[in-house]
This record gives sequence, C-alpha cells and structure tokens, in this order.
Amino acid sequence: MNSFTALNIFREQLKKYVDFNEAEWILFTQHLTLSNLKKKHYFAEQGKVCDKVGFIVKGAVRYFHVKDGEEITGYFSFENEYLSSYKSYLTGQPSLTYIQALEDTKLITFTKKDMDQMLNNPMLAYKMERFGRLIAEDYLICYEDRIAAFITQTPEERYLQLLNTGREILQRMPQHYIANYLGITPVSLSRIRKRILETVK
Amino acid sequence: MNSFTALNIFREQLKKYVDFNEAEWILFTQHLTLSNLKKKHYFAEQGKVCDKVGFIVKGAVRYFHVKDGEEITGYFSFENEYLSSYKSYLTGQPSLTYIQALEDTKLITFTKKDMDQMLNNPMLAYKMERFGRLIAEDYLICYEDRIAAFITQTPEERYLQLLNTGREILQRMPQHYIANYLGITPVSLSRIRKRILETVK
DNA sequence: TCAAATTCTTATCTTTTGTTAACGTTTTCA
DNA sequence: TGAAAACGTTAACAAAAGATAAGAATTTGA
Repeated sequence: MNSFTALNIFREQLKKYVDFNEAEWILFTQHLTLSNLKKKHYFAEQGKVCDKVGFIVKGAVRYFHVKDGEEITGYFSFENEYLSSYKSYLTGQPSLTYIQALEDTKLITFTKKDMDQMLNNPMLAYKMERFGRLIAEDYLICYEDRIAAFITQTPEERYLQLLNTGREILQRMPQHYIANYLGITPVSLSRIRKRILETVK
Repeated sequence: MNSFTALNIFREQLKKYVDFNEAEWILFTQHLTLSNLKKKHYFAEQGKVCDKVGFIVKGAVRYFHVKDGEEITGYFSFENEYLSSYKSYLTGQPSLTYIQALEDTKLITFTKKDMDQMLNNPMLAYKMERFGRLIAEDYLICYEDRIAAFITQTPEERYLQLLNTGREILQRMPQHYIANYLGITPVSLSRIRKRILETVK
C-alpha cells in the first residue's frame, strides 16, 4: 500500500463526515502526515501530552493504563477508526493512558497545532469544525453505551453483550485484554466463560 | 427570574464556546425555548426519542435506567450544564434512559429540528458547528475519566475519588443515587463508608 | 528452531459485593 | 399534621470477584 492508497481510504471514510472540494482537500492534506507505527511502539504514553489524532488505515492499537505496575487494557481501535488520548489532545494535559500498536499499523495523523491552524484558516474553518464535531459525537455515542453497561449490567451480562456485538474485539484480542475491557480480571472472565458453557449444556 | 435573566445566564456561559455578534444572536435565540420542568417530570423517557438538548439555568436532573423494575441512577446535571439523552438526540433512536427533574428546573432548550435548521443556515452554520463540537468535546472529556475509573479502580477507590472531586454530587444527591452512579448497590456503599471511617480512626 | 514468554484454565483461599429483610430516622405531601 | 414513603444502616447468607499459584498449550522472536 502506498501513500496514495492510504489517502484514498481516508478520503472515502471522511465522506461520511465532510464533503471537501478539491481546493479544500489540497489544503487539508498539507496538514496530514502518513506514518507507520511498528508493533509494540507507542502512539501515546502515560504522563506525556498526546498532541495528535490518528486515523487507522491498517492495523490495530490498544489503550492501557498502568496501575500498581500492571497493565490494564481499556479500549481498542481498528481499521477506519480514529485514535487519540482525546482528553490529553483537547486539554493539553498529560495522557492517562498508553496507546500501543498491536501490529504494524499505518496511520494518517494530524497534530493539535495543525488542527488549530486549520480551524483558524477561513478556507477550512467551517469544515474542520464540522469534522471535529462529528468525530466527537461518534465517540460520545460509543462512550454512552459503555458507561450504561457498567452502571446497569453485571460482568457476565457485559460479556454476553460483547458476544453479540463485539465480533472484531473477540476475534482479534486475547482474552485477558477483553477481561480488562469488561472491568474484571482475566481469571474472572475465564470463570464466567465456564459458567456460560455449563448453562448452555 | 424572568426570561431575560435566563437568556443572559445562557449567553454568558456560551461565551466559553462561541462568540455571537448581535445579528447572529437574534437568529440563534429565535430557535431557543425557555421551559420549566416541574419536579419529578421527565425531560427524556426510556423508549421515546429525545429530540432536544437543554441548558440548565436553575435546578438539577438525574439520569436513570430501569432494569428489572428498579431505577438505576447513572448521572446528574446541574446549573450551567447541558443535558440530553445524547445518543438518542444524535441518532434519532429511542432513549435508553430517563432524565427527570429533581427539583423545579428552568431550562433553555432547542430541538434537533431547530439545530439542523441552524446548521443549514449559512448565517449560523459555522458557529453552530463549533458550538456542537465544543459541547461534544466537553462531554467526551468527562466520559473518558468515568470509563477509566470503572476500568482501573475499585468501587471504594471510585468513592474516595468522588469525595475529593464531586462536592456538588455529594452535597445534592442522596446516597443511593451516588451508589448507582459508582456502579454498586446502596448497601455496598454504606459498607464502604463504614470501612473508610474505621480506617481513619 | 527452541528457549522464553504469553495465554488460558483451574484450584484454593480471601475479600467484596449482591440480596433480602428489619429497624429507626427523616422527608414528603395530601 | 399525620400517615406514607423514602432513606441509611446493619445483619445474615449466598454469589461473585480478587489474589495467588501451578500447570499445560500456544506463540514469539532471537
């Protein structure tokens, strides 16, 4: 895959959000960077400001916290999704999470500085505001469901729901990451799986 | 408090997000409604589409789910905050939560239809995109912390964190709502409080 | 290729939470 | 104002989750 292919994939996905004309597209792409994040390398690190947003052309990443020396995986992003330590990006505060490539990952990124320049450029401002709004709203929808699951469901119910809706996570992530994502320990998830199997019998 | 006072409060808070000139402000306010939500009345209901966003001038609301006939409180909003069953508002799908006034509450609201009209009005589009972006981003920041707390902290740690940062919730909400908000039962929170008291001694 | 690391399960024990019910206190509102 | 509802604590028991460790199977990577 060359850089033109990557850019076309990004442009295709972007149509969902914003319709750039050719002049705008040229301006916009001047602020984009194509980058490769090798497996196990970091897009964001705890304690450091994450000043950029990425779009995953190919690959996958996981978000994790470190608590008492242990890694706790909280989220994943895959192809055609955006990734950032969003709060850090928006506020300029140090990131609370690491974001790590789970495989060699091809990204299109832009920095906060570039985004601010575009937001201040009358040629792009309107469409960048819209772009930012729609990305944030997409995240919001996803987060709202996630919080509701923690409030109203037991770990077992959350896992059953993931079985119905989380094909990509289930197929691509090891079980102990999934356990963290559900808010429980790997040992506990193993027991829940056993319980479910015995119920089905 | 009359409607002019309410509007001024809203305008003052809005400055954080968007700077309207007089002509724009007049257009914008034509799409706003001032409403009073009596105690225990609903701003949104489970199963019904929530097609509006509100700004709380005075009062407070709680969000709750109903599961197995039980109310589970998931969130609160107070003065100078926005409220909506956001996913329902954005997607047009039925709301998963109720939003109920905890006291007589004075709101400034706009509907999805009004917002869409403003987004399509060249005189307002740019600033409304910005307004929408900044609201969504503010929510995002708050949700990110909330999810991180569920992933990385025990219920006791979440309560201790609330003691440090959640003055308004602690002062204005009964304990069994707070328990739900933390993802545990009221009985369990009562025990956690006892445990903490005994540790302090 | 092969030793090391990772992953998942299982077992044991401890801790915490959920459930239900009872009780006294406070608040609500007709 | 007075009965009903709501609220917080406590107790007892059951269910679930956490911590730790061991062991087998798989994957990784030098």
